[in-house]
Amino acid sequence: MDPAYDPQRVEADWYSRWEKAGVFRPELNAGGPPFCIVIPPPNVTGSLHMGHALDQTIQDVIIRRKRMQGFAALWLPGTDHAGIATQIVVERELAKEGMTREELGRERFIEQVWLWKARSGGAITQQIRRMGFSTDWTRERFTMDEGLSAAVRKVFVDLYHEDLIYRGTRIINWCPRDRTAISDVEVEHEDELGELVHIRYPFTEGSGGIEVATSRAETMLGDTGVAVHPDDPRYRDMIGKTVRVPLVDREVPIVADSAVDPTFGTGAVKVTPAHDPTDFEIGRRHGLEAVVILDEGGVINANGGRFAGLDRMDARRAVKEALAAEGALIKTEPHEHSVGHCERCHTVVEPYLSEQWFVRVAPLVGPAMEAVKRGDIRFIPERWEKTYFHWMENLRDWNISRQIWWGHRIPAWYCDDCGEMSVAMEAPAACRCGSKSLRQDEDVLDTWFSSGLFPFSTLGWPEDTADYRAFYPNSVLVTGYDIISFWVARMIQLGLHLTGCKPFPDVVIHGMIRAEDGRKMSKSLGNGVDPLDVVREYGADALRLALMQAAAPNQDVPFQTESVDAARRFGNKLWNAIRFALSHLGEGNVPANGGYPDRPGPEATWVLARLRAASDEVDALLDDYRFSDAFSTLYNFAWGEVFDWYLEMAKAQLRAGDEATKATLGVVMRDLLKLFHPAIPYLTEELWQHLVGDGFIAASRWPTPPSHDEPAGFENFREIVSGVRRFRAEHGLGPRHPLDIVIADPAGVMESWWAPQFKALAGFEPRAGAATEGANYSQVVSGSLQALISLDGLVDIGAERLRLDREITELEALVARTAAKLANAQFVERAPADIVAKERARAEDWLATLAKLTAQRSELG
RNA sequence: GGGCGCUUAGCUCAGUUGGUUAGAGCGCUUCCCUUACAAGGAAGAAGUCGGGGGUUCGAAUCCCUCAGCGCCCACCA
Repeated sequence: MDPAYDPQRVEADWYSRWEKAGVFRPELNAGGPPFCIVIPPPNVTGSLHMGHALDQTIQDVIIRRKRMQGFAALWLPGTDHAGIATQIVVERELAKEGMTREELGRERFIEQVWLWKARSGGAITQQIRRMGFSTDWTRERFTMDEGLSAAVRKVFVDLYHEDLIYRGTRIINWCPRDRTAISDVEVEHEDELGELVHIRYPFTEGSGGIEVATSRAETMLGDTGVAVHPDDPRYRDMIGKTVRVPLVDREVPIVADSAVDPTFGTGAVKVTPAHDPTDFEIGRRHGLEAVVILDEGGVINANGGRFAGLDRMDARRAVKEALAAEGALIKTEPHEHSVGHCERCHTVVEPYLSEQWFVRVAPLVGPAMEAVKRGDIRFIPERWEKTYFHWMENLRDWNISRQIWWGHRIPAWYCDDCGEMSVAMEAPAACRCGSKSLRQDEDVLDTWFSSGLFPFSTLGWPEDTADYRAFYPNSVLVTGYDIISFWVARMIQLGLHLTGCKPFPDVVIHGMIRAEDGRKMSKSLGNGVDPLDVVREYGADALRLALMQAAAPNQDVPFQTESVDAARRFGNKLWNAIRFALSHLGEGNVPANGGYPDRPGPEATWVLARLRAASDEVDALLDDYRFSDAFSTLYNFAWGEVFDWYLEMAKAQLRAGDEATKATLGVVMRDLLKLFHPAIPYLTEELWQHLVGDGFIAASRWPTPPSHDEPAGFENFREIVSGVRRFRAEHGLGPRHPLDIVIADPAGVMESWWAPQFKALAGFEPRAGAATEGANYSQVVSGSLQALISLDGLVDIGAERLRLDREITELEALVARTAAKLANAQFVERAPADIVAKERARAEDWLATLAKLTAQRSELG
């Protein structure tokens, strides 16, 4: 083995070997209880970003551990066709060749998208492989696969016949750039400083008029009414009168509607039913006409009269100028308001009256909320349930039709002759009227419609397949909080309704990876870090371990390259620890399982006890999805206890060829590799091959070390070693400077095993005995033990006095604190007995130490 | 306008039902190239846990309040 760890070499070919051996298939543990995670499908044309890296590392840690625990573990990979996003990408590619999709036509454009997918769709799956994620590629799915598409059509048809899907003309969110409707959750609201424009609408009869205020002046071109609150005394007399809309010269009524807030603006609102949701409702209540003034690209249409042809933003300026020229513009004032933007392209969206398909959500919401309230489905951390409930409670019908070409085309056909609509799985041969002139609906479904079926459509549903029976419901869903509303809530709604069963019991929500500056990683800000770049520099294992240690349960975490570097250094440390073990054990001499020594010596007992404690803790933490705590615990155990203490203690015995120590070293290192394997699969696999050389660690059994009590006196030993090292450091004595030290162990807590270890770890050979009265010595006290370091000819007595004084002062403060606590009758009375007992024991301990130190201090003069 | 969250060492963050002297990584200081590892080892400095008030024998932890920051939701034009 090389003396240094080289991630690129280690990570070169394990993945294909695992894959070839079928390690990632649930059949590996046929007969074991099923365990399943479906991947949140990334955009098929996208590439892996840091968020994926975190999300998927969590899933891989879960699935690899379950696999090692004997579950028939399935992590099902897949990709999403990502309707609008993908279409935009392909349109951009076409634009480079000077083409538009319209020129190409629907059929040929879709061909182009499939070609694009074939070319670039492999990128993301290659990246998933490079990260070492153990997905079962034999079960890979794509949301536009034949099977998944059939499921989509079936769901659409069934929901339509249950009246849960309907077609209707509503105000929806329209993106003029993408020229499609989008759903409520695809709109991002941002506060912007705009202006409130006050306009005067003159009465058609008599003098005077009414003043209205708007932030979108151009919409007045579509005004068909003015509304006031019915109880507003300012306007009560005007209700029923008519006013003339300037510029378009339309006569419209003043109506009374309680949706109007009398305290806002002038208390009178212009009503544009075709371009505002509230206005649409008001218009419907009062029979006002809806005049659409925008075309699909956000340009004023013929209804806008002389403003036709102007983009909406240009029209806003032009309308204001024209109003001012007519004397109808009263004033403009700055106005902060919230503006909706398209989540995909960030264009300002328009409320737009249009005929679309909707899912009626009311009947789905109840059961979906109940399942979480009952605890059938739980969010981890729990606080996300509030977000979920809040969103569910305010849910409006879901607009599922998109005016794009890439996606699942809506399975509805219209008869050219009689106008009848047929909704069916496949194109009907003829209309009921006998006509064969049928046209399929032009629209496609929202991408999230198919993603919403992912937990079961990927397993073969609606067919009753073996996979569906075994792996549905899934075992856990892992995702970021950003798509709770897009995806999680919809899977729960649709899953419950369609399969009659919750899609998963646990929803693990993690934070977002942010850029080093704390902001969102984004291409436009240029602060993004490509995980593959990090992998090339530090290795996938280092990135994975860093993400696992950093990922607090519910907090966003700034990505820091240094943490990856630290993880890589840990890899090097582990590499060398194994190299050390191999130098004594030779290659392939450690059993894959068991092999724990029957009658371990004290050092072995200690390390085995600690191993068991660490593995118990890691198990508990991983069961609770507390990855950061789990791997920090493991990291500290490995480095702080095994490498820093145990390996040092084992050296002397290994040199003496002690077989029991070899066995212990072997199993401890082996179990350490196993415990780390879910986080750093490549490195642990490589090292496993050297240490064990049997099968794959990826297919090995999760460790269950035997339990032992920690040997008495070990902590005392550790304290004395550290104390002597501190003594050396404080007095500028090198590690090998000879010291004359007597260990006084009146209670005999340390037996005799420690003697050679003091030599190994603290560089001195202790003499047993008692403190010599009157001698010049420094002491390290631990419990009833004392290490008495002779000062003869060694150090400056003055420095030692200062050192002692400092220690005594510190100790006195502690003693005073506990004494005060114990003197408090309330504390002794009310605190639990074990807490009080602990406090007493501590106080005694400190007092004894203090007595020894003060005695020594007085001897030093 | 509602809701949620954050504020702990120079930096980035842990700290689970209140209970040892509040932890880690990085950075910093001193010493050590000891035959697994200098990508390392040993020792150390460093925090009035955002401010104020309260509950309690006891508060970083629970409650109230103020300040600063961030996120989500929302049809006040």
